[in-house]
Amino acid sequence: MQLPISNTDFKVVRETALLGGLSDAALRNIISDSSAQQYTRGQTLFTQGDNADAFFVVLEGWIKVFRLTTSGTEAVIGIFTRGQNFAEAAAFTGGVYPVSGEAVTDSRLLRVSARRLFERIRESPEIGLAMLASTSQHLHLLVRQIEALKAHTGAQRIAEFLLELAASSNGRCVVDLPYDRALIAARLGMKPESLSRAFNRLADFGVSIVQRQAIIEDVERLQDFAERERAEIMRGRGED
Amino acid sequence: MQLPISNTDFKVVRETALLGGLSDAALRNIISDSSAQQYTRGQTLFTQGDNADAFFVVLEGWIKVFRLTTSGTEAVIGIFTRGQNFAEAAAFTGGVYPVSGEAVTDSRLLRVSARRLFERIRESPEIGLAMLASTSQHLHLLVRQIEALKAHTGAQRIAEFLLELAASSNGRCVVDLPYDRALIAARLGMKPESLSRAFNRLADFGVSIVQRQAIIEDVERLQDFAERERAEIMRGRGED
DNA sequence: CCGGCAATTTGAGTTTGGTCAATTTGAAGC
DNA sequence: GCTTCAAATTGACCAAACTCAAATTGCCGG
Repeated sequence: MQLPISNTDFKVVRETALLGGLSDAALRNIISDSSAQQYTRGQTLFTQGDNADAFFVVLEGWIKVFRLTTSGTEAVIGIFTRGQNFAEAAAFTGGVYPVSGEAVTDSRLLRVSARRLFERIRESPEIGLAMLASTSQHLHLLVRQIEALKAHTGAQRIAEFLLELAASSNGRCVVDLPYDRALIAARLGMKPESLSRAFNRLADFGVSIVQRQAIIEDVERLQDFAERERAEIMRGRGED
Repeated sequence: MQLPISNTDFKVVRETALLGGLSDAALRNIISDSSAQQYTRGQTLFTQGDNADAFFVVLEGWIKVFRLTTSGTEAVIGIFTRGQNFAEAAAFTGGVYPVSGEAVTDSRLLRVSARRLFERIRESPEIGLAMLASTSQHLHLLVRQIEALKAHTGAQRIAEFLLELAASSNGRCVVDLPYDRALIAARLGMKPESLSRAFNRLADFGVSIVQRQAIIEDVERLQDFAERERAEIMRGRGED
């Protein structure tokens, strides 16, 4: 189902790393034959191995991108929401999508054919730079994820996740969990059971979870825990 | 210590994803004020947080890039060798290097100031495309690494590592370990002790390790093990 | 060949986190 | 309010992987 682009949508597009810095004329040309598409929860945007011919901007809702292993296991690579673009690197370099994309909630996305943007790169080097800036951001997020997987325990990774959602850098803070627990677990590289258990352990650091909210009593305290050396935690000194 | 660029070096530069597809004239202009630099084992190329002003091409040797966590732990993100470029994304988008770079062996690298390449992007869109292609490759490698960390056991990750080094896709194959065991372990997200132990377990899949070589008796058999579902391995059916 | 030292392996114990299954919770629909 | 069902939590058990330390191996230089 395709919907026209409203002014509200246009403003969201203006928030993206990829398209936000372009001139009005350039932007309107690039999205001139794009339109907002509705996806219901669970619907597939593209599948790993498909020809990569478009990238996406999230207007509303949540999208997960994941690798499907040979054995059929899903490894979540990233989760995107409103104001974020993704899949542009694969779309511009051609070939296939290295991941699959799926709507986690009912969503609305702008699907942008890469051909139009690709053609304009010849006349407008700023587009190449915008592409690189956006891809560089994604790269940085992946680097941070690898760091967390390699250097931190599951509970620490959850702490980092909550801290990123916290609006304040100190004091008490209430945070809304943006998507369901199974997906949070998958995003952080653990199973839902382990997520539940680690939530309980975070009580020792002033965190309580009530339905879709996390209450952090002392943001700095949680930050200290998140930044602790893993070895220190594993030899039983991780708790107050 | 700076050395001039030989014809041999020039050929190596021609192998890189970033510079390999450029015209001769463009390439010579870009590296006109670059020269090969010698780094001794353990020497730092750049430190996380430094201003990102150059990218690198490995002419000889091995380089690791890694994140330094707040607590001082090192998380290896990637390892590069001859014919590979790295750090270009950070260099072109400005800001700081998100990782540190260090020579793992005595090495020779071409250090390329990003300014020269940056200037030429205005006249030559192919440079923007080359940058994107190169960065996209790095993105893909990171995605694969996250997949392996989330969906596979340590022994499987080692199997994948060996299979990537194998020259043949079936039968018996002898593989040289390209760098020391501690670094292999760090690259694969485990400790050296665990690497040793997993090597022993891989004997059940026809792999033997002798000094700096791995002997794979049956590449396909090892491939089967690597691709198995993690849950299957963890419930004790991972062995023949 | 010998000695020194760094890298690696092995041993022992602990913790993290997975698998499997049962129970509980919460949301949605009637 | 009740029922249904999916999501989440909890329990029990097990193994992967970590920490720490000791033993072994291999490389390099004299």
